[in-house]
Amino acid sequence: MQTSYITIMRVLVHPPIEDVTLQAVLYALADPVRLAVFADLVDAAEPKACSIYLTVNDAPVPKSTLSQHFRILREHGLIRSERRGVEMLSTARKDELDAKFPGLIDSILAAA
Amino acid sequence: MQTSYITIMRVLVHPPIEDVTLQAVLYALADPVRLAVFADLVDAAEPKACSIYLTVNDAPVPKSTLSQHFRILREHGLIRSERRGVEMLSTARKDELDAKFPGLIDSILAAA
DNA sequence: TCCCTTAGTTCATGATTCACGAACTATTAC
DNA sequence: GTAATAGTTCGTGAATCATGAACTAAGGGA
Repeated sequence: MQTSYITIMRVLVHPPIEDVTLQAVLYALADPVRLAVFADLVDAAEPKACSIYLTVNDAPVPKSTLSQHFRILREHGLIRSERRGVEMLSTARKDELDAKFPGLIDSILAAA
Repeated sequence: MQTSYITIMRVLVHPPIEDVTLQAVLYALADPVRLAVFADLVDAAEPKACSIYLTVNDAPVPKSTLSQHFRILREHGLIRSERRGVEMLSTARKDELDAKFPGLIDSILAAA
């Protein structure tokens, strides 16, 4: 049943890099699914749709859960997402993160 | 009132470094109190008692909360604790962590 | 136009985790 | 023995998390 109040898909929130904190980065990447997604996006040459991560490490990830993981990554400053047609294409904000936290992302990805 | 079953303060759990995962490190340090404590222990020349962290970043930390934070740090492999008299003295496992995750701890501490 | 399909989001809720006061254990000193 | 200090465990209310169901958003026909 349709609810009586207005529901709108919110516009995407992308914090400016100066608002991204170390705590936020560590929190966002402390989850294995989010780390796997972020690592893959860093390696990717092109923006990727999130639906390709419906299985991660051979385990299925429910799409509502995956959507929440992408929101966490986005709103904590790790990725940038943009709607392209029916898809949401995301990229890692690697350059910005590297400038703000030298060596951090690389050492995390090396350890992963 | 005293409970009828036996309550014992458990012996301290210290995972071997090969069982320490990147996820565990990121999770443990994603909390600002734990990060501040760990950073201070890394800098410390000598083992420190946890009671000195009852205020962190000018904010009071309840001692039961602080005790839980130390347990998390210990059981995730970030610190080593030992009872010395009435105190618990803790040290950061920096060398072991550096060997297993090159550059990780330094880049986190540099960003903090 | 309307309907269908695909992609992703939001909502509701049950489960899990978290914070912290109270009560406790552990050790030392007297 | 008692008292004091340091830290742990327990209980519980609060906050967060995971996920299915229902939804929005856009594109592609007929």
